Amino acid sequence: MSPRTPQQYEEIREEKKTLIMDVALKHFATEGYHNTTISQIAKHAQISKGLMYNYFSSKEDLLSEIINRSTEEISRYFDPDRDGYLTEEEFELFIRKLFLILKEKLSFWRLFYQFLMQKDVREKFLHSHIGHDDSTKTHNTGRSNTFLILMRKILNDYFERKRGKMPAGYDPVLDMNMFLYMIEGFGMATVYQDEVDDNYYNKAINRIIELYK
Amino acid sequence: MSPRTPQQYEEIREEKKTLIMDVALKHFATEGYHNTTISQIAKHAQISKGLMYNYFSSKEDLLSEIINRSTEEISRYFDPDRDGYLTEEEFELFIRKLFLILKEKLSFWRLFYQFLMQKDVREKFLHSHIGHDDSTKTHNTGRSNTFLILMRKILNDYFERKRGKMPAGYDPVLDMNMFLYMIEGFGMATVYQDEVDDNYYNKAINRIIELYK
Amino acid sequence: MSPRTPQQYEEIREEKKTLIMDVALKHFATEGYHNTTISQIAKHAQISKGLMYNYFSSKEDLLSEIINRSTEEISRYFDPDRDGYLTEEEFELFIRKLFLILKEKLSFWRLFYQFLMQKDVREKFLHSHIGHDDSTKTHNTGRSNTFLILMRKILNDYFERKRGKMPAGYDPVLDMNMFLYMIEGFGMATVYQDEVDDNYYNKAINRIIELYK
Amino acid sequence: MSPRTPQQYEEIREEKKTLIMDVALKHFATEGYHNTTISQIAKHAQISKGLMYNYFSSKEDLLSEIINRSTEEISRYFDPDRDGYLTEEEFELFIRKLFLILKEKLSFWRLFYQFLMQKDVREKFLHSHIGHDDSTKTHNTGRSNTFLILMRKILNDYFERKRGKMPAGYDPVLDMNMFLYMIEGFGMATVYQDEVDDNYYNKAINRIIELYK
DNA sequence: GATGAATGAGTATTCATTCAT
DNA sequence: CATGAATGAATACTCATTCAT
Repeated sequence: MSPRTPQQYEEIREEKKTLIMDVALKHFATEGYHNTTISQIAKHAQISKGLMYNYFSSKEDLLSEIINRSTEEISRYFDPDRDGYLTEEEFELFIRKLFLILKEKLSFWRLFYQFLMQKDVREKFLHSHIGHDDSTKTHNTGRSNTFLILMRKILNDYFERKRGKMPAGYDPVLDMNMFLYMIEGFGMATVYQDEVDDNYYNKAINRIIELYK
Repeated sequence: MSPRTPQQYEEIREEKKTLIMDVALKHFATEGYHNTTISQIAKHAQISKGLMYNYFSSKEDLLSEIINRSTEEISRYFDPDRDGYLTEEEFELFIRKLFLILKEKLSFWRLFYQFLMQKDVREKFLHSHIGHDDSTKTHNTGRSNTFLILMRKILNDYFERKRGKMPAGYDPVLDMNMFLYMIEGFGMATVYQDEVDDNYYNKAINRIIELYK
Repeated sequence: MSPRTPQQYEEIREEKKTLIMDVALKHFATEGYHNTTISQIAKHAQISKGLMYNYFSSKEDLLSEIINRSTEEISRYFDPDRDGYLTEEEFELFIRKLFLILKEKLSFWRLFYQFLMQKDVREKFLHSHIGHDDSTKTHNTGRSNTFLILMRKILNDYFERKRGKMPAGYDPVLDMNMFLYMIEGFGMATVYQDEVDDNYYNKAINRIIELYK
Repeated sequence: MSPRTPQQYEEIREEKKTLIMDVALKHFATEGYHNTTISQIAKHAQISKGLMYNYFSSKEDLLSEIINRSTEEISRYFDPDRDGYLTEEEFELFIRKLFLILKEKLSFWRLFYQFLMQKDVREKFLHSHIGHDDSTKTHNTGRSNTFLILMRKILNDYFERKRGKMPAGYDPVLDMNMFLYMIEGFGMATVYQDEVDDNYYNKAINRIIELYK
């Protein structure tokens, strides 16, 4: 009889929002952003079309929020202690987790690859902020950084540090890029297969570590 | 003004068709398939919308024909003498040409990567026939073969033959896949950059040859 | 904390209702009826949308009540003693008050002029009853009378009485209409100006009195 | 068999455009802009909804074009020789034509009064240009002028010139404004009546001329 | 009484496709 | 062959209204 408490409302909102984003991501990833209609999302989330707009101001806003949430989650994998420094152990750990990360966020990565090629949407990804605004302990320079740029920066440092152990003429930037090509190719292959063979991919992972750790 | 011969007509037809496909591909690649309208294509090809439908039965048909034509062209680069056998020289040549191929068919590759992630459209690519239907000289086994499958088959043979020169424990399939990951990653990176640095990419090419020839 | 008496409840109800109507009128007048949403009104009145429907059965009902309340208030200015008779002094007083009335009820008049041109809504204005339904002391003839019709009737009498003082050929109906045109034009001008110059409008008022008293 | 000539197409376009604008104006005027749907307009113009957008980029654009067309037409009545100078004869002629103008463009004037009260739309009216860009014979100062502003300027001159014939203390600006109030009131009354009595309005017209010529 | 999540009918707009000329 | 006016189904989005709590 008495109205719901603000906490109850907040809970409902959070749950529904997550539900919508999950359903939408799945559709965006498999059918493509433009091929997915709000009606489809609403139907599969078992809500009305109108409700969508109670939580997201537009289809594009929905996409933005999905991207932001996902990049945030993923950046946590990559630099867990958020110090912007990658040790050899963290590097290996990251590669080993890679397959898991890809499988777990399969839909997101499909979306990611899809959009990488489309100029307008690519911007959204590259400018999705990571890190919390209230964070006071990061090594961030203060200006807003982004997922991909941060990742590249950290790797740059990592490969630069490898130089000492390598023969003269070692080109850290080239090596990093070869590594990134392989990672991206591996990611793409993993992500666009309908079924994945864990055993095989572990062999590939080991090989990547062998080559680039 | 003598009336045109049937051959001339056919030629004009073919030219117009090519023009439309070129314009369409450019738009599909830069703005995306769904963001490109038939009106845009018609306007930029300087023909009427109606005429478009004289050459292609639908927008999707237009896309299909573009994909078919492009995969055909590309498969010629890869296996120029169409004997399904890749020598070491051909392998190196292909890698060296890769960058060129990517730059030359930039629009196509952007489209390719865009669609790779979308289930329904991926089918189109994977099942796009190579060779002409009236061709009696291809190595096709009778069942329809495809660009990507053929490429994989030929590479498979190639890496298998490398086994002799490699230490025991060499895994040709793994090696081929690592190579493919790198190629795909390299391709993606090349294709989605707005501006490309020839010098840099040549270094990368050399490194790939060094690693996988 | 003794429980509130029924009278207190009624008072609170009445206050809320007035608050909602005030907020709504302001929005209707400035943004237009159709551009104003129930959500906006609720937010600015600091109540929930649901509560709105506790006081008014629909958006249209809200509008109706606003119109009724306003015309009632305004008719009180025009015929303060409600005897349906306009003396020369009352006439001048009304004109002199006119500017004040317009400024005070600016929002209402803007709404009024907005709707005057729309057939369906005009009906609402023309048929908005004046006087309370339970009133037994009005001069109403039994059939429902309205603001504008009453005003016209009273003015009719007034101008008719002027005939004695005027030269032969004086046409009271024409004179009344000319007066009404001027009043309506003056009202419109006053109401749709963003800023009003009191001095100027007083000169205009004096001129109107000079011409039509 | 052969396609239509460009002229034929142009003709079709002009006819349809006019048809749509006429139907739309009628609806906007009687039901209001926001109450009129594109579907209604399409249905009454006996065309598909889609075709509307072949001629007008949006509902708002349709409105804009209607306003521009109408103000252009009307400004021709007011200053027929486009010299920005109003003689006594032209003044009387304009007043005499006023009733005709109002009746002929009834729908437009209803729209005009409706929007005068709505801030956002009022802008559209006030900024609708008059005069042709290619005109080299007008007294226009070169910068774009507008219907209402021009009208006021011309009247200002006219009433200023009257000063000579009037007793000392004559206030031309006040007189002009009183005139405008009356005109606007007269216009409004004429326009919002469902049926108009020609005889009566002629009497009113004569009176206005008597008072303000 | 009071809340705001939820609904769904309605609205402007887009665009592949058709077809009379 | 060629044209572009015309169609209509589909789509994103809005908002008055309802209702469980």
